[in-house]
Amino acid sequence: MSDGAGPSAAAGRGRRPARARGDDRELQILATAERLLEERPLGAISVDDLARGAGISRPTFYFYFTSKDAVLLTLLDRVVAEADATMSAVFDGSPTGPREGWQRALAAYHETFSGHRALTVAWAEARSTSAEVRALWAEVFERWVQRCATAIEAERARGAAPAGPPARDLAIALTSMNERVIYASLSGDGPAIAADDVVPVLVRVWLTAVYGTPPD
Amino acid sequence: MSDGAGPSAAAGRGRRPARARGDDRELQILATAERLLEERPLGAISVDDLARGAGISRPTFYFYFTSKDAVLLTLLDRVVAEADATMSAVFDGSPTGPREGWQRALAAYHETFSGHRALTVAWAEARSTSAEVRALWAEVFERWVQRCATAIEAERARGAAPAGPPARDLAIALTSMNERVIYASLSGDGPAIAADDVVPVLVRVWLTAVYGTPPD
DNA sequence: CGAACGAGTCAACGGGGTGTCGAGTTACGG
DNA sequence: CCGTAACTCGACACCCCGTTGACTCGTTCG
Repeated sequence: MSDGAGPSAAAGRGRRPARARGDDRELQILATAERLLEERPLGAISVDDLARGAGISRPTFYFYFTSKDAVLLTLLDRVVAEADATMSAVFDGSPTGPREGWQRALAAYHETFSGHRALTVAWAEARSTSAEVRALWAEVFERWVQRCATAIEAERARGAAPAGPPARDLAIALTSMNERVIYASLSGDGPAIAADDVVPVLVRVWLTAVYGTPPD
Repeated sequence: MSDGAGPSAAAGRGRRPARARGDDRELQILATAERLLEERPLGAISVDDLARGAGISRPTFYFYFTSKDAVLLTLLDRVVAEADATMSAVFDGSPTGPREGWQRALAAYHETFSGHRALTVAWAEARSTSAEVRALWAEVFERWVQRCATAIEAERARGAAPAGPPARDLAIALTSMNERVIYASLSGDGPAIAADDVVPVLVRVWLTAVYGTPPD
């Protein structure tokens, strides 16, 4: 389904069949979106803003993307790919002990999204209005849940973790916590954990939830 | 600040100074909003829909509320008041053991929002677009966090819970989990925990996070 | 009783956003 | 040098928002 690897390799999101010199334009639109998102929320950015930012008129924008959401979706594809890559690297890395594995995974998760603050906040906003954004996130979320559930089951089978609720349910709850906590710390509204304390706190909750006893 | 007790006691949200026979209209608008939210998302409901549903024209709507968000805010005030009341009742109730206390609090929290599914989902959507909704939620969230943090500190002081991250940070993380998990189970998109399993799973995570060892 | 006042009502307007259509304008391969 | 496909935009139709100004009541009070 998703193969968003190279810059504009995610064909199908835009409208144009294939190659042309106007790839520049496409990139300019994406860059403009990223730039504008740094200064105002998604809802305050119009298609016209994106078009003018890229030096084209509004109708021309529609030649490259079907809507404002499509632009965001393309941007998100990149971050998702990055997050998946980082996560895979972590899961494959040498497990110097199971507990440290969780720590590294959470830190990677946190770092990926912190590195794209504006985009993360925009994505959350768009989730309310775009079914496609919802679907993309559901897909990503599901992948993480499955990975975590598998890991939890492995720890239980190995005797390292006690029995408890279905591993999948636990994974959903904990991943949900990650999502909300990190979003809050990035968005700035409402009570949030200080950026530097996010990972330690999350690690603590994950470890106790999975293994029972608090870490040494 | 907030005193939303009776039906339209939350004065200040609407525009009209005070009483008049047109209180009917105001209630009709609120009822229409609640009804329409059962069938479509907030974003798909226009001011005109609300006005027509209440038997008035669009301009007249503005005589009663300053915006669509104001209607939602009034609706939310009720639920918040209900949630606070339920929560207070739980915290004051006879503590048949600390662990059962948490269980009851989480069940109450869950029940309150499940009882207003459409509204809960709409509120989450509005949070992206309305600063007032964000502020209201931040206020409510903060209240819960403080209660929980206090309870955690009490358990630690009593020697029943081990040391760990700052109680406030722990409370934020766990309350965030509640919010996201319950929202997911109500909204229907993305992976979610089955409605009946939500409370048990949350209880488990809370207990291990606070006390370390899993429950008997 | 009949002015006067305030609650309640809405047609009409101005402004901003969206998405589309059709008529251009390049630019390059034959 | 010509056709075809990439690319561009003026103009249109539509939807929604929030406001204005005038109009209709009912009540109250001189």
